[in-house]
Amino acid sequence: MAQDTTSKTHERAVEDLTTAEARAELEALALHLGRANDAYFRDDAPVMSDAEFDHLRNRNAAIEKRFPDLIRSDSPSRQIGAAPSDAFGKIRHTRRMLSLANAFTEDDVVDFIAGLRRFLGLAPDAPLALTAEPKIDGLSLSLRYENGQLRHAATRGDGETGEDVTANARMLDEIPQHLTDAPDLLEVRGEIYMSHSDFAALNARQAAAGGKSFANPRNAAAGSLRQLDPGITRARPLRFFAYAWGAVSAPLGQTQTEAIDRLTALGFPTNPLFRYCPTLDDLLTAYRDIEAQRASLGYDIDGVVYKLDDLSQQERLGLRSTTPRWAIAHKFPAELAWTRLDGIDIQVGRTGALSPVARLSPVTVGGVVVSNATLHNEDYIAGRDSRGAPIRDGRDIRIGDWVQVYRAGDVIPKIRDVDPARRPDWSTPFQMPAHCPECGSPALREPGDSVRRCTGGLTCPAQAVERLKHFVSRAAFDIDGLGAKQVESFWRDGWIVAPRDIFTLRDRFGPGQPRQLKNREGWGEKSAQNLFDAIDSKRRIPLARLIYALGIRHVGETSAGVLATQYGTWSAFRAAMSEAADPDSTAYAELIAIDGVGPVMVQSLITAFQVEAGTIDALAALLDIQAAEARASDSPVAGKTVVFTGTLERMTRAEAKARAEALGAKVAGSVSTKTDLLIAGPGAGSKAKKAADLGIEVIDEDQWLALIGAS
DNA sequence: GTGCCTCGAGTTCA
DNA sequence: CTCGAGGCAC
Repeated sequence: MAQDTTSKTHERAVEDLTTAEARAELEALALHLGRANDAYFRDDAPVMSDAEFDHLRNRNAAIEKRFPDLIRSDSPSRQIGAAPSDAFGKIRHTRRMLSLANAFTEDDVVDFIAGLRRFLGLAPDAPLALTAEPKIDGLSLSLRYENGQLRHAATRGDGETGEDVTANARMLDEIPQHLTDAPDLLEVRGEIYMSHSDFAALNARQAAAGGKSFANPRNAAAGSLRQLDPGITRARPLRFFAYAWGAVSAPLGQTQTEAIDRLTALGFPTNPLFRYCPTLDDLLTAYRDIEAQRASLGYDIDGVVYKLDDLSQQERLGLRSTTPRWAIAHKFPAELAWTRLDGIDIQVGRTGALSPVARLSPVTVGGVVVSNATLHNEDYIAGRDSRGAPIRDGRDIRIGDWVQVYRAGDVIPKIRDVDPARRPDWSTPFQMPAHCPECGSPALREPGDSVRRCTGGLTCPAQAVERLKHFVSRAAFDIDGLGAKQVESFWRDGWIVAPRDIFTLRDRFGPGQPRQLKNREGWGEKSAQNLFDAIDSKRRIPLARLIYALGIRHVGETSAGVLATQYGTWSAFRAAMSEAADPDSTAYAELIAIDGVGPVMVQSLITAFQVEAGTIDALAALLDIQAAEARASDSPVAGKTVVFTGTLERMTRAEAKARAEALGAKVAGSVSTKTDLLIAGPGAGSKAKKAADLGIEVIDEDQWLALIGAS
C-alpha cells in the first residue's frame, strides 16, 4: 500500500527523540497531515495513500503522547477525526434524494394540508388521508437491489450524488442482502441510526481503548458507516428503518401504507409507530403520541413526517427543487441552552456584506458544543428595522447579555432569546461599524437593503480573498490542491491576487523562475508539479462554471446555468453583456426576457462587465471555454414554451404547470411569438384567438395529456 | 399589490 | 439551514 515511503525513511523511535526534534517533527506532521486532510476532504485528490495517512497520524499521536507539552494548537489529532470521506467512490442517484419541507407549528400543518387540497382541486372538506411516522435522526441511505441482490448502497450526499458505502452496508444485520419476490429493480431508502444503548456502549469501549468518543448517536452512526475498513463498520451496532423508495420496476402498492407494508414483507425494518391518518385530527394526535414516547424510544427522533397516502396523488403533486410537495416534517421544539454573549465580531463576505457573528461562552446544545452563532444583520441585533419597526424574531442583543441558543434545523446555531433581567448595567446597544473592519472603507447600507456593505470592492482584502475562494470553490473551478486555505496563503504573499494569476502561476513560479513553488514552505518538486497540472486541467471549463466563478452579484449556480444555456458560447455571452449596457438594444431586451432573469440581475451583470472588462477578458484569454449544450430530453415538450388557458377539467392550473415543467417545458402566462403550444380548455378567449392569429398550435386538455403520456 | 417559489449569500461544527 | 429578496403569476 505504501507507495510513498520517503517520509518514513529516516523515522526514529519516538523514545529516542530529543525535545527539539519532537517539536520539529510535530510541526512537519501538522503541515503534512493538514494538507493531506484538505486534499481528501475537498477534492478527489488524495496526496498520500490511506496506509501512509494512518501511519503519519499514529506517529503524530505517539509523539504527542510522549511530549504532551508540545501538542500544537493546530495539532492534527484535534482536527482529523473520521476517515477522510472522499476515499469513497461516488454514486449518482437515479432518482434524486430529497429533503423535506418543515412545519414548526400546528398552523403550518393546517396550511400544508390546505395547500394539498388546493393543488389537487379538492374541496376544503374533502377527505384526504395522510400517514405519520417518526423522523429518525440518523443519516439517509439508498439501497439498490437488482434481481433481488443488493448491488449498491449510497449516502444522500448532495441529493444528486452520494458516496458508495456498499461494502459497509453489506456488514449490517438489518439490511437484507437478498430479497425474494421483489421487483427486478428496487431502490429502498431509509435511515441508518444508532440506539442510545449501543451508542453508550460504543463510547465506553472507545474510551477504554483510548480512542475518541462521539458527541451524539447521529455522529457515531455517520462515523461508523463512513469507515474505510468495512470490518470496523461490522463491529458497530448500526440499525436501519426503511421509509421510502427510489426507482422501482413495479409499483410497491397504491398507497404509502401499502408500500410500507410491502417493504416490511420483503424483510426491511420499518418503524412500528407508522400510522395511517384519515383526518387532520388523527395526524396531530399521532404527533402528540409520538412526542410523548420520544424519551422512551431508545433512539433519537426530531419530529414526525406526514406523507400523502395516495401514491397517484403524490405523483400529481410532484416535486419542488429540493423537496416533494406531498410530504412535510413536523419538527419537535428545538433544544435550548442559555449562555453568555462574550462579543460580536464582524465578518466581511465576498460581496462586501458585513455580518455580525456572536462569540459565545461555549455551551452544549443538542449534544454539540457551540461557541459561535450567526446574528444575520444589524436589524436582527437591534430588534427593529431601519425605520424603527420591530421585526419578526429580532431581539435587542448586546454584548454581555445572557442569550438562549438553539440549533436551527439541528445544525446552525442561532440566538432565540435574551434575558433582560440579567443584562449587565454597562451594556449598550450594539453599533454596526460605519467602516469596513478589514479595509477601512466606508460601509454603507443601500435603501431597502438589510445588509451593510463595504464599498472597498476588490481593494478590500477580505472581498478579494473571498472572491478568490469562490472562484476555486467546488461549483466553480474546483482545482485539486488549490482550496480556500491555499488560495489565502498565496494571496497573502502576492502570488495570486486575481483569478487570472492562477493560470499564469507556472510561468511565474515554475521551473526556471527566480522564485519557485517547490521551494515554498510545505511544497516540493512533486506537489508543485501536481498543482500546475491540476490548474492546466481546469483551463478547459464549461461556460456555466466560468460565469458562476466570476462571482457576479445575484448570479449563482442556477442563473449561471441559465445564462450559459441561453447564449451557448463565451463570445456570444461576452458580446451580449457589453451590448446590453444600452437599454434600448436588442441585447438588453433578449437578456431581460430570459426566464429567471430580472432587472436587478441584468444591472448587476452589466455593471460587472463594465467595471471588470479588462480582468475578465484577460482571464478568458487563458482558458478554453466549452460551449453549453442545449439540454437533451426525451420528452416531446422539453424546451417548448407552453401556455394554458381556459378551464382545465382534469387538473388544477398549479398541477398542470408543475407537470409541464417537470418534463422540461417552460410555462408562460401569455401568448407571444415565443409560444410553441397553447393548451386551451373550455372558455378560452383572447389567448386562443391570438394563438390562432400567430399560427401557434392549439390543442385541448385531452390531447395535451395524451402528448405527455398521462391520459 | 400580494403571495408563492426559488435562488443567492452567509452561516456552524465535525 | 435560514433569511432576504428577486422574479413571476394572479
